[in-house]
Amino acid sequence: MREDEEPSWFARWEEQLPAPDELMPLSQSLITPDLAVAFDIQTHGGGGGGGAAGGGVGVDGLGVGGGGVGAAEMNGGASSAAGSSGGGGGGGGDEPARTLKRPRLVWTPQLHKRFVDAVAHLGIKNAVPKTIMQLMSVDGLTRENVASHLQKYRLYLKRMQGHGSGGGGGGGGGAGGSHSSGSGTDAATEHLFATGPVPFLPPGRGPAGADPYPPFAPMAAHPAAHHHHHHPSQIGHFHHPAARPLGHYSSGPGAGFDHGFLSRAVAGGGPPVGPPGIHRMVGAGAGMAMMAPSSFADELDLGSRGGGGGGGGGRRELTLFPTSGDH
DNA sequence: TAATGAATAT
DNA sequence: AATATTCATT
Repeated sequence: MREDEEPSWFARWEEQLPAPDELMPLSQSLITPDLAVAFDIQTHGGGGGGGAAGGGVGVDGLGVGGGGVGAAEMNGGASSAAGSSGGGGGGGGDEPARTLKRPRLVWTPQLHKRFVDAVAHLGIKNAVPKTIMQLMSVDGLTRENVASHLQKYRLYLKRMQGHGSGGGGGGGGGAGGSHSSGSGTDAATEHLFATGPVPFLPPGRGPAGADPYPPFAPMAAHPAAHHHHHHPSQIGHFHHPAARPLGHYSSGPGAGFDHGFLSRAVAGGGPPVGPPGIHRMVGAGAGMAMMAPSSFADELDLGSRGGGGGGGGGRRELTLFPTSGDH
């Protein structure tokens, strides 16, 4: 009717736009964040804004059973899950669950520690992915996971050797767990790796030397150490608190959901609040800062950092950490 | 074959 | 940058 009477109605079209909060509800994901995590899918980041979303995301039940948690870890990792585009609501679907890829493994300091210890005890020569994987006894950890990490670790070692000095405290000192109380381990973390004695420096090490390490693997494949006849198919009975399987799930590609205690990372808009048992850290350290092959002395005591959430954001990573419960 | 290590891809 | 995945050897 009288639309044409206003020649510049389009000049104010913005004013007729709905308020941001009015359409906010639409950006609410169709699924809850934790559900998304459970299925290893990425939620569309809508979250920003006003956000009521959140609410009580309760992912508890993962490990943290009873009070006292308290360990946070920094990591860096991104994620990219395979988005199953598609969609369709109802019907169609092409077997998505079958095509799900496992989330990228996040090597937490704890996991890495397991790794380093295992490698240290095996020696470079015997430290092959399969063996390492078995020694670590982390359920859900695949050989490829270890292989990839091992590759990076080797590069790190090589790099360090090539640089000549550096080897850190080297053989002597040993102990000394200097826990930097408070904070300041952020930047320092980058060099933290340099302060650790590399357990194995090939040249000059006899095969039957004294192991500078506590018995990490009781029945490892040590040719010249303890010889218990055990079949190689059953490596993994740990008596050490720090050396026991982190998760107790039987995971597997095709064996249901394997959200064991392996840390996975998800990207995208995350819940604005941190549910009990989960710490989220932003930004993370870079590099192999955690590649510090120290002894069992240091346990989990990472400095927590308040992430500010405000502004802008960026890629937040959600990391569930295994709460062994023991310590 | 299956495993490993390096290169390559995401 | 950190992991995953592919690829050539063994």
